Amino acid sequence: MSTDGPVTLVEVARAAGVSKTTASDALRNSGRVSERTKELVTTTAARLGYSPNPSARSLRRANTGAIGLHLPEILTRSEYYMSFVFGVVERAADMNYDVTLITSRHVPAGGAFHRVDGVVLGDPLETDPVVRSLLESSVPAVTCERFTGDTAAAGVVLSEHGTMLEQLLDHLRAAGARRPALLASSPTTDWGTTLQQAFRAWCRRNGVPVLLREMAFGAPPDVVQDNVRALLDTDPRLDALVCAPDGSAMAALPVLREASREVGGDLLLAACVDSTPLRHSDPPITAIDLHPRAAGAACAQLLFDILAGNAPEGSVRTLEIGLNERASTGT
Amino acid sequence: MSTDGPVTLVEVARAAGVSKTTASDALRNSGRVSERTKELVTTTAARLGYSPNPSARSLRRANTGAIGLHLPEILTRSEYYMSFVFGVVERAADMNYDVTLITSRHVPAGGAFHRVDGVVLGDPLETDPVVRSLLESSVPAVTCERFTGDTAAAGVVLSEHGTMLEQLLDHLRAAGARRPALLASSPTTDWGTTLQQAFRAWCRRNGVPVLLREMAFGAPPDVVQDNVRALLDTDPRLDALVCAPDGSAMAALPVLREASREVGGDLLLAACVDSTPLRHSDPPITAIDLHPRAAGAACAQLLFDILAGNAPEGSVRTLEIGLNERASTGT
DNA sequence: ATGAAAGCGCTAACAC
DNA sequence: GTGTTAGCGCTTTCAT
Repeated sequence: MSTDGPVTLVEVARAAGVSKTTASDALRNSGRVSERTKELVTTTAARLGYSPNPSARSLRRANTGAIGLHLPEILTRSEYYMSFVFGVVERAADMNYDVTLITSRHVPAGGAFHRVDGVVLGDPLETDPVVRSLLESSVPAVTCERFTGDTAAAGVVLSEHGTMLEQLLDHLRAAGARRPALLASSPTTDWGTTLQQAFRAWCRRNGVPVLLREMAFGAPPDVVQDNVRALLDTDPRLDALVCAPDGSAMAALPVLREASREVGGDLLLAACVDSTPLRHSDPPITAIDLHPRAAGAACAQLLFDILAGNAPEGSVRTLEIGLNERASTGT
Repeated sequence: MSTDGPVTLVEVARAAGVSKTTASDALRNSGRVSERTKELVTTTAARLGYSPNPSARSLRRANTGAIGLHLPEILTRSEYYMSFVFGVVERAADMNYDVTLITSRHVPAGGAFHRVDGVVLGDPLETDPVVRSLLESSVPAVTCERFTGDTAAAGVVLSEHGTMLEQLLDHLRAAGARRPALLASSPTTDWGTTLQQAFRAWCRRNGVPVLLREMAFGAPPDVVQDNVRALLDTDPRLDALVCAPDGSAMAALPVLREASREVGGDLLLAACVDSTPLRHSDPPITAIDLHPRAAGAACAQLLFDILAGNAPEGSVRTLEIGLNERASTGT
């Protein structure tokens, strides 16, 4: 009975006593076959345990049924990216697409490329060679945040980080802070650049000195802590600290305690990327909510729209972000 | 010059003045072609921007060059799983394999299945229908931790969680704790079951009552907190708390403070899943280190070994785990 | 309403 | 050392 290997369409067709074509049409509801034969084919297919070969289908249809997803390797541990990933995956699943993870390790050295119809790039680093090769390849790419290099993506999903940071700074000022500092992220991403610019602009506008220290993406906690110490040393009157890199606010906490600063009291603390630990910290820490899951879903959606021709190449979509005010900025 | 669509092998062959086969062999270093023509083909391929069609290759070779990865949907936000994922992806990339994420949303309703040569299942929940269908499908599956249902996987990677929990409890006892409690995870995974059993066994052996509250996988923080309160109410002499579910130790912290318990002093606190926030908490919290990245890599490796016939079906491999002792258990 | 045949792009036998 | 041929399993004209 059982030959080797999986059941193919021909075998189903033979067993049902119809042609390849009819079997194919019956299984795909093409509306060509009679109700009776469709029924027949469907049941025999089920009986034999048939399942179509995706490679053959892809070859014929000239699409793969999968999209690629690339994230900056260094900071892949963060809750933000995890949520982002699942936003993409869920949206893709709804469209019956698979999602293939692409690492910086997998450089297609002249060899085969990935089996994807398009790619989503989360926070594309200008310095990442895989990002470059993906953007230069023929498959459409959607980036979350702008790519700071010269290559253009087919689509971009972005948020108004600058506006939101200024809103946060206004909030700190309203809560009494006069000397805010920014623990910034390096300008290798659009997000990093935008935050720095917005901060400088706000400081100029409010006539306060620019207290800023910049850190590489994915810097370890002790580097964060050194930078916080440096900021505290630079200006003892510092009375508010905004931490951009994901995780840096939590890492800063012990240093602030060491320096006998009371978070939420004589020092206001806020983060630019919200996460669970911030919510449960003592005191809970104010943070910008980037809606990562929605961001992932929006990127996937834009990519599908472009693939389907429902959105022009070069589309830009904006995603709402929010501010979660907590006790660390005086409630 | 440029027709439409991507460059194919025939076009390269024609341009180089050789046959399809020779072109194919040259590009794959099959060792059949002369050094000279290989050079020729390689350069023309590069000039034309040729890149092989993965679907065609898959169809011909009868493999897909990708493995699937499934995780329990509810707790996908955790750092543990993120690291696990990248362990899998990196190992796969080293073997020139892609990794496709499979969600619980994507149920193959009689239709096409995923384009993968095998799957890795992280903590397979007995109740997850996708896990079941994956295990029952024809592609080999490797699980991280045993599947508690009746279907057998082709391979299993597991750690000695029971032994490690007992070691942790001994550590707490040595630090002076006499009434330890376990905030347990529901026995829907092997991990959850093993921890509960080990705890009960240890309590019996040490002649202390079993203080235990069980929680569903992925329970939200307020449920965690209710359970911690319940434990504190049950036995006021409780002097050590071990939190199993990822993130529950951090969520427990504010409740313990409310109850005026001093973590690391009159109450020792430990977690069964280490993560960054635990390291930076005040005080830092002792935790079991599950080496998630290594676990992911080990699962991928076992799967590749099985696919290549280098490991028998039914292989079981053990992964070392560790204990990170911190101030929350009295240093 | 159904079949027959062509072919997606590639690799593996089998020639020479 | 290189070319010719035959498919992998599927979808899609084009005929009945």
